[in-house]
Amino acid sequence: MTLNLYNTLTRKKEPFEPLRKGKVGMYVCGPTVYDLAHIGNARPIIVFDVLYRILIRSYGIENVQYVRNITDIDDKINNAALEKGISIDKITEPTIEAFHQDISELNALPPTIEPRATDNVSEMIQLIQELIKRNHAYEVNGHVIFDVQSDPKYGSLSGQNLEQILSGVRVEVASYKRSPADFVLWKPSDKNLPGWDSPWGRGRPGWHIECSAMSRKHIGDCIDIHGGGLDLIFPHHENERAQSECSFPESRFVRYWIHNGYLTVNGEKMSKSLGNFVTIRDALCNLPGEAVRLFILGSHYRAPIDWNERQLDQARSSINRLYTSLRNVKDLNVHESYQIPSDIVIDALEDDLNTPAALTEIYRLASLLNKESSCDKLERLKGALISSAQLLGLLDQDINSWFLDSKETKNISTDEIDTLILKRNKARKDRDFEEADHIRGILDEKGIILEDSEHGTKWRWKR
RNA sequence: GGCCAGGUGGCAGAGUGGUUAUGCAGAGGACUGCAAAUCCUUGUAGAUCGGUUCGAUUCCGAUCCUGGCCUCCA
Repeated sequence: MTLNLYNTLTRKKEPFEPLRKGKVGMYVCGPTVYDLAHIGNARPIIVFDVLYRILIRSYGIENVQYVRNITDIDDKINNAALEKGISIDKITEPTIEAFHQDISELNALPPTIEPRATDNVSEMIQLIQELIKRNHAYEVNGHVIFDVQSDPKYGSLSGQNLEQILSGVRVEVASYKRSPADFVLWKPSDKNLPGWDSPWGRGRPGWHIECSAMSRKHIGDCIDIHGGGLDLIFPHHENERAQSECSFPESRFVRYWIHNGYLTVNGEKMSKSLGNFVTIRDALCNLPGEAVRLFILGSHYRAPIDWNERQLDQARSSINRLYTSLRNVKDLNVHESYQIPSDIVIDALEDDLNTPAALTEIYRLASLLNKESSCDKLERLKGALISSAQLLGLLDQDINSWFLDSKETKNISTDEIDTLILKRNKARKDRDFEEADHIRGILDEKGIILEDSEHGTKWRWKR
């Protein structure tokens, strides 16, 4: 089977074919770095990481250009900097660093390139000049505005025509705009705000232009896959499409538009005013990164998904189950020829990233692994399980560290644990089960689970 | 008002015109001094009303309901 993807532009699942045979260019909208990333930001990171992994598998990592930008010019950043009386890089640098830390715990592969808006202002200016030259933009009072009426295709991505968009306008419209739907490409900066010299005076770019400029610079005039959250369809991606295609009408801007669904928290939209804003960092305090990942991948990427305790407990139990089945074969070496993912997992993922169906097969492999006794079959199953899970970015950790490392400050050392286990086993030998159970109780309170077997007693942390 | 998604068992969540999804939780059993883990058994769901069909959770229509977008947003 070949990769099929649901294209927002056509509202249909389509077989994926890149423009240039054997080469793929994918652009995903990355974070605006004014604050810690939240779990809603984590969803596209994880979803497009899985897409990246299956593209790498088919095309080779050297043939997939995965661009994920960092937007480090933005009025939210400016406001935060003004409020604290510091320069914007004092806001953006630590935020970028935190973002990288957070998503590495989610086991997301680094993109091929991660361009920053601040490094691409001249490209944006060039693009704006091109739009003015082609009569798609006009200058007023130091602003440069995109003229939506000059673009007959405006609205085609979000499935609306200009009339429908205008009927929905509910924000006060700046008087210098020709049409209420016109949007800003460039705006002037006063001396308190960061600014760049331009043909229109010192100023800064509008919201959408950075993605048009950076995708063109790093992929080209036509990008194969453009991804992001559902809420970016309008206006962000609609405007990007308009800018890119109007400045270079010889090419379609994007072949496949892919959008992930929303994430709610306890059934409600996440927002600062509701106080239900969950950062990735908060989430990782009491949940392993892979449990977050499993939670996200447990639903189809286009379906809505709700963040709540019960769901997270389920994800935690499920990931533990998978690691547990690997623990039983942790010393078994898998020959390279067995390190191949299951066809069922590949087919599921290639069918518009059906991660729940892929997980079903992964659970089945784990279950077979638990039951199997023949060494050769165990080796095949272990190879298939790990290779399949790695397409989803799961089961990537060392088995011992999964069960024996703890993020929390340990209130007991491994030596103490071993001593207690020795003591308990002596008690068991003497059939002093009261003492044995007492010791089990002590360790249980410290968050340690003991497992007796004919090969001795093993311990692990509750996770 | 316009546009777009959905409504599946206790929870989460897929595929599918006719046979067990799967995971978590629950119940019973095996194993164990007790546990844990694992294995076995178990649940008979598809918003409502029509239609098509030998047969519909799956196709079609209507109704009801929920969520999202309509220039802050992943």
